[in-house]
Amino acid sequence: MLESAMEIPNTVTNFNLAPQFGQLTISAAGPMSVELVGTANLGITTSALSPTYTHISTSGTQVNSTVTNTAVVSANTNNNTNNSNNHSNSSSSSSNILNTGLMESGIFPGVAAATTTLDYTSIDLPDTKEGIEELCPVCGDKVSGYHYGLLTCESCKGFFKRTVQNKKVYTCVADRSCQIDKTQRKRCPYCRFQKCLEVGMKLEESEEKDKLDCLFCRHLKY
DNA sequence: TTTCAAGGCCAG
DNA sequence: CTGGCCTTGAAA
Repeated sequence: MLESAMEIPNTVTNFNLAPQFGQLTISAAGPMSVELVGTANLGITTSALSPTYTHISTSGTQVNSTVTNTAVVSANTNNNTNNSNNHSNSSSSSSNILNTGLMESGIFPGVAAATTTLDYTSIDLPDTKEGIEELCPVCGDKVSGYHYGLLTCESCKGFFKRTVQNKKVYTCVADRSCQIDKTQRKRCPYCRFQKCLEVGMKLEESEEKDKLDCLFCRHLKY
């Protein structure tokens, strides 16, 4: 169950839960800060200082993070299911989160608080590429298979390959916390490669690993 | 023979 | 430089 008890200030303009992908997206009018509470089973967390916060759980069963001053998001597994949200009228007590009626999305002007409880246990999350499509842990695009140790999309696979093969060293023109998603992944190769490393992309051979580590170290110097 | 990840190719 | 598609080679 994904449970998000949210203190949503009136700066929040959009709140969207897509639990079938284990994905939570919150968009605000201004910057918000994001702090991870737990790391187990976390896929990606992006845009700590940008107006959009996206969190993707690769497992879909465990998500723990705190969006400081904005929301508290937690997840655990149990069989209880309910859904309420003071965004307008509370959602019904339908028991299936795949019901699109429970996919909360919309404008929250002046909303002080909202609570949404979602049940992951009612979903047969696929452990293969069949059924519900997995999302790339780097950019959220559709995965094309296992690449360099984990399920990633074709573009991030190619990007990682080019970076390592050509020993590329990038620099970030911002503060090294650029949001990496499908539409913005081209903007900052530095942060994209950082994310590739963070989510666990790696080469098989130890020799290549050493090269990668060196590359990583070089990145850290910038 | 089939599957699949790594690497190559190339148009945009 | 990017990313979609193709080829290759190893493993089952």
